[in-house]
Amino acid sequence: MTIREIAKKLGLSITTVSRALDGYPDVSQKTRTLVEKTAKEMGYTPNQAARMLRRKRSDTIGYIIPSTRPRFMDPFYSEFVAGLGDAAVTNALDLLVSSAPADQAVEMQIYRNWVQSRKIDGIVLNRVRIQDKRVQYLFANNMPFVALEFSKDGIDYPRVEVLCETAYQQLIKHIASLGFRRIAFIGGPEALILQFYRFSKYKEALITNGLIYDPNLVVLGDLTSSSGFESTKRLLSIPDPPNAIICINDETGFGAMHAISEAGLIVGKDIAVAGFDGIQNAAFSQPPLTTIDQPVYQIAGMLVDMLAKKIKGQPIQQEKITLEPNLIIRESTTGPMGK
Amino acid sequence: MTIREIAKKLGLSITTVSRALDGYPDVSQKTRTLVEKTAKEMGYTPNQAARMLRRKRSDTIGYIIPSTRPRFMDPFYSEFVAGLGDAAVTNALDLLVSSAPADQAVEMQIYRNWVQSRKIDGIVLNRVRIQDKRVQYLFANNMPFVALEFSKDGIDYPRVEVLCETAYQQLIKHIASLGFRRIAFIGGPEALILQFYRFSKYKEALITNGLIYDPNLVVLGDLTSSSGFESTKRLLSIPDPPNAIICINDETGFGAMHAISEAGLIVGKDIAVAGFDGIQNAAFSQPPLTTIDQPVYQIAGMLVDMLAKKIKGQPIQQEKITLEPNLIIRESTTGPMGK
DNA sequence: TTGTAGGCGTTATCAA
DNA sequence: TTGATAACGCCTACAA
Repeated sequence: MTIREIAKKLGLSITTVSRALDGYPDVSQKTRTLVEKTAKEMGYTPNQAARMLRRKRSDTIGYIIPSTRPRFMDPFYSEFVAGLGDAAVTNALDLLVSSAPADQAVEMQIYRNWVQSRKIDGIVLNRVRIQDKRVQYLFANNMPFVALEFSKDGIDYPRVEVLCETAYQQLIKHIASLGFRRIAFIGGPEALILQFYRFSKYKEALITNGLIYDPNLVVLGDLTSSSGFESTKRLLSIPDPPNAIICINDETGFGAMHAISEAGLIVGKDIAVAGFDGIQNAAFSQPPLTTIDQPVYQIAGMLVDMLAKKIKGQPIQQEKITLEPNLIIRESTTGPMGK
Repeated sequence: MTIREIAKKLGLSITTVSRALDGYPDVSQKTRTLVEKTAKEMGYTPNQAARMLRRKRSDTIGYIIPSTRPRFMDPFYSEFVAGLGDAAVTNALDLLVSSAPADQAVEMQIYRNWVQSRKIDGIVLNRVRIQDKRVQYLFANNMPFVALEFSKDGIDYPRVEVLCETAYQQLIKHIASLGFRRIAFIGGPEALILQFYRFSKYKEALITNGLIYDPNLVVLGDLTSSSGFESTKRLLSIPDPPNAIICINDETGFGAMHAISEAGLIVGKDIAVAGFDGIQNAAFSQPPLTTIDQPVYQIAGMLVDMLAKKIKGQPIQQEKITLEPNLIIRESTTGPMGK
């Protein structure tokens, strides 16, 4: 089924057929409707490869999921990917997905391959790193991209930033009001902007609320629940352990709660725990997890919308969208007196 | 960066360069290493569009996630997609992902577009329907595909089938041994093979275990936790409500547990609940959910491996892989005496 | 062992 | 308003 067959059947030139189908103005109405009808009847769909080759674009965007363990995946990503996928459809884009361990050679390999082979027109990033090779590479190679976080590499791009200052102030105030004053922080890899940013806001919020920042109460994990588990065990074993733990994301929070229960303590009463993300299971965990909720699905949509504009060279209303996430208090921060 | 530039730089013809890079035997060793070295230096990557056009394949496979609610997504899919993605990489394939509401026009639209535009070489399906237009269409159009379930359309394809006979026998035996004898079933849409199959095995297992099959204890939902919630409320409101509920998947099970708690009953003691899938949060829910665990990540990998072979026209050792899933007993089926 | 040339299906330029 | 024709970058008979 090619344009040529339609042309032959109608006794037209392929040029005319092509133009009729692409909606060019210089085609008579009669010809256009005829061509459109025939194309539909014959079940014609333009060959993607030929289009890509000729138009020099693929109408496809890419996203690489940072893979961690073989089997499980942070639900953050399912929500994020769902958001990307749906927004891609509405922007008439396809979504190419791959997965690779963060910050490793394979990962750059995939980016490079996608970019150089012109498989994609743009890329969505998240978990941006402080010195992010991907950002540098994409920028240097002129490949449109957007990201969920800002960068410290002095490179500008359309992005969504989820603030956490207010939320952390509220959270720490809330936790302190319950009487918990040794508030620990389980973060992620130091290379992540996310870690840099949330950690600094955690420290600020401690001070603002008249608490003391104790470096012994900070452990860095890798954003998985098992790392939350391990980190918490470590925190519980120090001489003067914390009575509250703020986790950089919900997954870490699940692991933390697990470790606390296993130590025979009661989450919420003996030790408060909070997460970040607002993934669905945070509401159904044992106990339900206090978290800072960010609209992951919508964020993904915003990113794709911006990326689509960027690709088409259209102006983007807001190059930098900032969002205020929502503190959701649940039973993991009940307080010693319980509800 | 094209093959032509390399050729010009080395004073060779593009043919030779092409053949050297593609590992054809009829190139002198000297030329080959020279070309390879230069290509690497110049950062050459073959243009995907040109390749696709010429080779008439895209080295890309597709998967469409059935979208339900706007925001949340069954973790089954994150695990499945992660498995697809990783296996795609190892098979040197790209993975194109989209999402569409199951069994609706948009969905077929995407399949048709992908197939006819030759964007993909193969497709992975799951949640196969009893009269599945996708299966019929793909088969009719000669597009390689694999699926997680069998089909009743008389069409054969490489697939993975997760048996449930033994698991359901064990599960119902276990539940009955706790004294629960009115065992309900919350299923999915009637059109799904999954529903047809699991439901029939549920019925068989009831009989085998000397229990009575009561149609009033069967409700069909849509595999989401909210449908599990609603279905359970309905079951609890009938004159002679069940004291155990077997859910077609874990998500439904979460909703069921939620509804039971909300009704002031204790999950596990008053009413037993079981799911199917073995998704991660089933272990961390309140209470942890008894489930039939299937290796979703590995299944996805097997499907991609089969699909890759099918695409290349290579023989597939086993056109039909059957797996025996694993019953995992947790506190949601503690029993009235419970610990 | 290397080169010439044609074509994959579209789109874009130019002329009619 | 329409048509002939030349690319896009790669692969592959076929010829040298």
